[in-house]
Amino acid sequence: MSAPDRSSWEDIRAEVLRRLNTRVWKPGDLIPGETELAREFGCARATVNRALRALAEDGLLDRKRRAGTRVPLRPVRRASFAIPVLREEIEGRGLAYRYVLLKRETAPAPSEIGTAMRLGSAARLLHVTSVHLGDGAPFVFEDRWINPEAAPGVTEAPLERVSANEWLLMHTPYSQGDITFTADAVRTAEAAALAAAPGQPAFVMERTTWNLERPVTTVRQVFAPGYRVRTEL
Amino acid sequence: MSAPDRSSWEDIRAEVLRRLNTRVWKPGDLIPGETELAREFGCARATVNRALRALAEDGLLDRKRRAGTRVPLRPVRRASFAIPVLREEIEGRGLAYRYVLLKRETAPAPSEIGTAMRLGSAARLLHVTSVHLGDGAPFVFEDRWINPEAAPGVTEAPLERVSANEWLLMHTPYSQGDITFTADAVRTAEAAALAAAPGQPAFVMERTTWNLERPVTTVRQVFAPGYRVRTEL
DNA sequence: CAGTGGTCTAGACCACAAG
DNA sequence: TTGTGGTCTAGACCACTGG
Repeated sequence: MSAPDRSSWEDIRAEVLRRLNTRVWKPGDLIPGETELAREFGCARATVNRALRALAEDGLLDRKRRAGTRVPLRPVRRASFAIPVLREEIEGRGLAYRYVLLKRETAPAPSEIGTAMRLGSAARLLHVTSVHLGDGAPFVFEDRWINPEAAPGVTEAPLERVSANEWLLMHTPYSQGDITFTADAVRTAEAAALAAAPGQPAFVMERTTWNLERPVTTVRQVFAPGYRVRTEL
Repeated sequence: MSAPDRSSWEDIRAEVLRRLNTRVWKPGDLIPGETELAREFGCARATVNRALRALAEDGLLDRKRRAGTRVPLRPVRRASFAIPVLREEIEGRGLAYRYVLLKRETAPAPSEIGTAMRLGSAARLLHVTSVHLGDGAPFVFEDRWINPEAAPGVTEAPLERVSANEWLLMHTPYSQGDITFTADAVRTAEAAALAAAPGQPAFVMERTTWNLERPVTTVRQVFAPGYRVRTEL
C-alpha cells in the first residue's frame, strides 16, 4: 500500500510524513522501531535513521533511546530564516542597492552597549551609523558598535564604500551571537535617515556577536515601515 | 596539533569550526576533501561527512559535488526559533496563563483571507478572535480564520476553554505553511483587547497553514507592545 | 537488565559538475 | 572524463533509560 520500491531516506521521510499528516500515526502514538521500519521499507536501518532524525530535527517526532519514537502531542515547530545580507536582500527585490555612511567615530561604549556586549568598563569602540537604500528609498537604518580588538583592521576599513555588515562578514568570523526582533517606534534620531515619521512602527533587529568569547559587534537595524520577514514552515 | 584522539562527528565538527573561527581556513578557501580529513582524523569518511554536512546546514560551509567543500565568502547564517505555543511562552516567563474567547462566528471569508488561504470563492469559515493573557495582562490578540473542511470537529470544539491554537495543534496536522513577521500599528479594533493605544507599534506574526494542499487556518497575532523574540545563532 | 536509538566502520555505487 | 560529495549497506558496539 505504501512503501516505495526504491527507497532513499527522503522517500522514507516523505512516507512517514504522509502517515503523520493523514493521522495513520496520531499524536501520542509510538511508531515502529527503526529495525522494523527498515524491514518494511526494505533498506538498512541507517537509512531509516537518517529519515527519522531529519523529522525529529523539525520537531515532528520525539525520539528517545529505549523509549522509542513518538508522535509529539503538541509538535513544537521551528521556523528558520536566513539573516539577510542587506545588499542581497535589497537586490533580491529587484532594487538598486546603495549604501550611505552617516557617521563614523571612536567613542567609549555607552553603558547599554557595554552590557549587551559583556564588555569590561571603558572600552573604546568604533561607532558607525549608516543607511541602506533600495532604488534610492531608505530601507534600513543601522546603528553599530564594533570592538576593534576583535576586528583588527576595522579602523582602517573603507566603510564609505563597503558596509560594515559586509566588511565584517568577510574579515571577522563569529562563533556565537544572539538576535532579537521587536517592533519599535521610529526614533527622532532615525527618522530623517529613514524618511519616516518619528513614532511610526518599525521592525527592528538587534544582533550581538562574539568570536571565541570576544565581543565583536552589536548592531540595531531599523527597517523602513512596511518591511516584512517571510519564511516557510 | 589538532586532531582529537577520540573522534565523533561532533568532535570533528568542533575542530573544523575552530579552524574556521581562527581563520586557519579562510573565506574562499577550498578545504581538504572528506577522504583526506578522514585520514587525518583517523575515522571513516561517513563520520567526516556527518560533521561537514552539519556545518553546511548552518551555512558555514559550501559543499558541491566535484567542486569540493569551500568556506563561503559571505556566510549566510540562518536563525531558527521555536514558534511559540502561547500558553508555554507565557508560562515560561513565570506568568499565569489565561485565555479569553472574544468572538466566534461562521462567516464568508473576506477577500484578503481567501487570498491568503488560496481558497475558492464564497467559502464559509469559522472566525475566532481571542486574547491570551499573562498574569492578567494582555499578551497577544489573535484573529483567526479556520476552514472547517480541513479541521473536522472544530465547529464543536470547546473554544471557550481551549485556545484554537492548541486545539488545532492536537487535532489537525499541517504539512506546510508560511509565516511573516511585521511591525504594525495597533488597530482600533484590537486596542481595547490589548490594553494598548491605537497606533502603538506592535510585533505581528501572521501564519497560514495547509495540510496536503488544503488550507487549514490563517491567523494574525498581535503582541503587546514591548514584546521581543530572541534567539541564538 | 534489555531494548531502543545514536554512532561508527569499511566498502560500494551513484550523481553531479568542473575542466 | 574524472574527482568530489551524496547516499546506501550490513554489521557492530555503545549509551541511555524504562520497566
